[in-house]
Amino acid sequence: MDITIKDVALKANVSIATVSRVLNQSKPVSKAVRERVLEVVEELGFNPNPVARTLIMKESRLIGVLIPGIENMFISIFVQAIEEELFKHNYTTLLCNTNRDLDVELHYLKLLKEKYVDGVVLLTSAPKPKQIQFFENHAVPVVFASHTDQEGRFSCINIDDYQATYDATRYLIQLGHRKIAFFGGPRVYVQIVRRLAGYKQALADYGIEYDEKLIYEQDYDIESGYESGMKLFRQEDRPTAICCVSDMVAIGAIRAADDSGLRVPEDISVMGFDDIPIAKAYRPGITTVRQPVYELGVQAAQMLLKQIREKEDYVPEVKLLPHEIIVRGSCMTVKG
Amino acid sequence: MDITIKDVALKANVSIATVSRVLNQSKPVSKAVRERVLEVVEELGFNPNPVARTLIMKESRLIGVLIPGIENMFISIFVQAIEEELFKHNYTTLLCNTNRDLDVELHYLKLLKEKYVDGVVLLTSAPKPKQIQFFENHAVPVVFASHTDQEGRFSCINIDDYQATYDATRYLIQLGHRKIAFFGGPRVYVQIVRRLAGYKQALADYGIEYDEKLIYEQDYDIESGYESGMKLFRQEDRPTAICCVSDMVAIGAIRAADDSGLRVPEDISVMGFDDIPIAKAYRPGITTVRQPVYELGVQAAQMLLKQIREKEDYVPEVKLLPHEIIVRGSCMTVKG
DNA sequence: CTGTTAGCGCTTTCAT
DNA sequence: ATGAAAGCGCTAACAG
Repeated sequence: MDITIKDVALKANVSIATVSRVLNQSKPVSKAVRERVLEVVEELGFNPNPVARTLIMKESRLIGVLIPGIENMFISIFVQAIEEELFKHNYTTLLCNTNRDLDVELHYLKLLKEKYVDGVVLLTSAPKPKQIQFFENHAVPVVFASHTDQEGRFSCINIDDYQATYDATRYLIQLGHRKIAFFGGPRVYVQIVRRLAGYKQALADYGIEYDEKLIYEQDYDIESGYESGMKLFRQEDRPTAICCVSDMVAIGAIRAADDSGLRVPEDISVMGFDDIPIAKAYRPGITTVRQPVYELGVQAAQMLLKQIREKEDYVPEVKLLPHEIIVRGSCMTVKG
Repeated sequence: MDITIKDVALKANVSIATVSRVLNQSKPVSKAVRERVLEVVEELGFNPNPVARTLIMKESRLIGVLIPGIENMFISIFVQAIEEELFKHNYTTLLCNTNRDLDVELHYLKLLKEKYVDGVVLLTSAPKPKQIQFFENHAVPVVFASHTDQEGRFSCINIDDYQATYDATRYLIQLGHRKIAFFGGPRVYVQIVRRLAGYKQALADYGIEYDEKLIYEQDYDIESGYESGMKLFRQEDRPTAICCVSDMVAIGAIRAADDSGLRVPEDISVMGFDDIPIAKAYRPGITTVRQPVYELGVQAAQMLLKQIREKEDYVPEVKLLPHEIIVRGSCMTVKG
């Protein structure tokens, strides 16, 4: 593979150390020499071999991004945002799909460390003990996304899951709904736990009794929403509203309503979460809790970059971005 | 960073060369020694440093995946498929979003080469001259996706764009439609050119005149479909059907119809492309041309792996996977 | 300011 | 079958 630092040194009549110095500006070099070197570099089209560099410097300009899957547009956009932001700073994204498998996650973490990635963005449930241990042992910069670390050990980027779901539920209540189902993900996710807490609190604040039977624990995708919906609509005395954990789930639920002969929003209100592009295009438009998805990704990248820059001086930060209820057509006042 | 081959050699009382040999099985080692080394490796939890290895071997177990963006679910699923297939074979995915910018593309290609990636999957329009030159100069394994190379220089994985669009158009014609709009992407993409050719041929075969005014060139996303739709529906003497370049475009078009007081499919039939999950869940279900998206990704990965394995012996192959018209609710026979 | 030299952690001749 | 030693391409003391 072509042309090395040696070739440059030779042609410029200097030592390789000098070439290295002008390229990295690590030590002063006389103007004359610097210019000659730069010229030769240009002329030969020399590019330092990043792998050799990594071996010494223990840094790779690679960032690992661990995600649970890409079936949800939220994640696609999030990843795209990270990739674009990192690209600006000359970092490249190593995409690792863990499929929610802890072993795969750990495997990837180990692999990333060996490749000397400069940092990792983790989009998984809560940091599990093994992960925590990993990051404490190896001191690789990390930011957790869609998670809020209470103990201040790790940097996090997220919205306020609790408040967002509280707001969503309250919105439904203010529309007159008293019986509101919750289509959530598995409760092993702290995200779900916190959202559920927001939901419960809203109910409590408005004197509505919490009913465990209205809680459906599935996943974040269309299929889950559909299945939960079909199950729910078979029950008698069904709710007048559903609070969903994602827009995809909402879409599944709406479809299930359709297949059950129910109209949205006339017979049942459905509230989404995320506000991915499809939420706006859907008919009816999906009333939803907007997350600033792209911004979340950008900030995840920036926090990581900051962490890399500041090293030991860096103090973990938890950043909560604002959410917003976007009113469209999938929710309405409950019929008298 | 921890434990190296030296530590193992020391503890096992052998030379580092021997350790290397048992780990790579590159030369015979006596059973006794081998076992002892393996024991120490186990005991110390030694992992060869892949970066040092890359520096010598010029291979990284990294695969670059270049995509134009992730706003379309087709790409997300495609990328996920590649990632999962590569993971099985111990390769990791470097995700590069080019945003359709040729310079970014070239930049990434250069970067990937420097990182000694073992291969790259390219999901972009046609191979442009500079890319072709790149791959010819550097001999890095590559497979083009969603593109069919006529000249047999590069491996490709795709469906038959021409035939697929021909079939879609014919389906619409057989439903009685004579005036069919085409919502496509920019014609700089060979993919679009070939699809357009299929569309035209179908019209011709059924004695329908081709009308340039019915062709809309935008992008693959919802917004594009919506804009094209709004424009189209303002015209008088509007078509009775639309043939779209993606399901997202179809969704945008349906929404536009809705906003224009048109019903789908009663007033206008809309045909999608891809069959992403949302197509099934949408109301009405979107009649569409199914691409085996996931399978496309898996095969892209496999072709690349084969290419890496066989090196010079490898003969570029063009693989076309079958498509299928999925009939749902967004298209119907033309009225009266 | 500049050159010489010793590695980073590994693979691979070349001897033995 | 095994070890010593020479690099892969680069950075960073260490001398001058």
